Amino acid sequence: MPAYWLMKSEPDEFSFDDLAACGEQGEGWSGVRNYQARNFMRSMATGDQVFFYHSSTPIPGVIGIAEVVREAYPDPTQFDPQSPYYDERSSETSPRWWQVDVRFVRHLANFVALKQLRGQSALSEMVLLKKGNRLSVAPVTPQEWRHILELGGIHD
DNA sequence: GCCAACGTTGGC
DNA sequence: GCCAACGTTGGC
Repeated sequence: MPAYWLMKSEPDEFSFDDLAACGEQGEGWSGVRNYQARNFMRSMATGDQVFFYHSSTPIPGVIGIAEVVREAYPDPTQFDPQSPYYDERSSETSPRWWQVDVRFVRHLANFVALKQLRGQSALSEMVLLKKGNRLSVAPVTPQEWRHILELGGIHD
């Protein structure tokens, strides 16, 4: 059984449509520089399901579903001095940062805004909604997943 | 642009 | 190991 996650991206940087344009092979989720988020990515398995969340945008919220297609491997941007994500403390033999590959699965029928999520008592314990949460990669429980699917107009 | 909340760094 | 200073995230 797959696990469920939520991953944030600023649409100005990398939007859900950008992911859709990457096709079947998906895209590496590079640039995560937070240990807790990194650890969550390292625990992901192929086939895990992901809510794609748009952050730092006029109406933040969940826009669609993605899927893990490659399990954690070293984030190449940490070795690239030209990259904004370069980390001089990392080395090829001892990488500090990891990424997974994810691919587009489908849009939600309805965008589910953060404001709407906050109004749901069923989601009161969601990691995303916890006070001061800044995690760009967070776990979602199966119950939370189903609830948000309903809000998103997906009835499998 | 503001700022609360949080993670990280580094001096001690 | 403590904790002040600093940087970042991200909603508003």
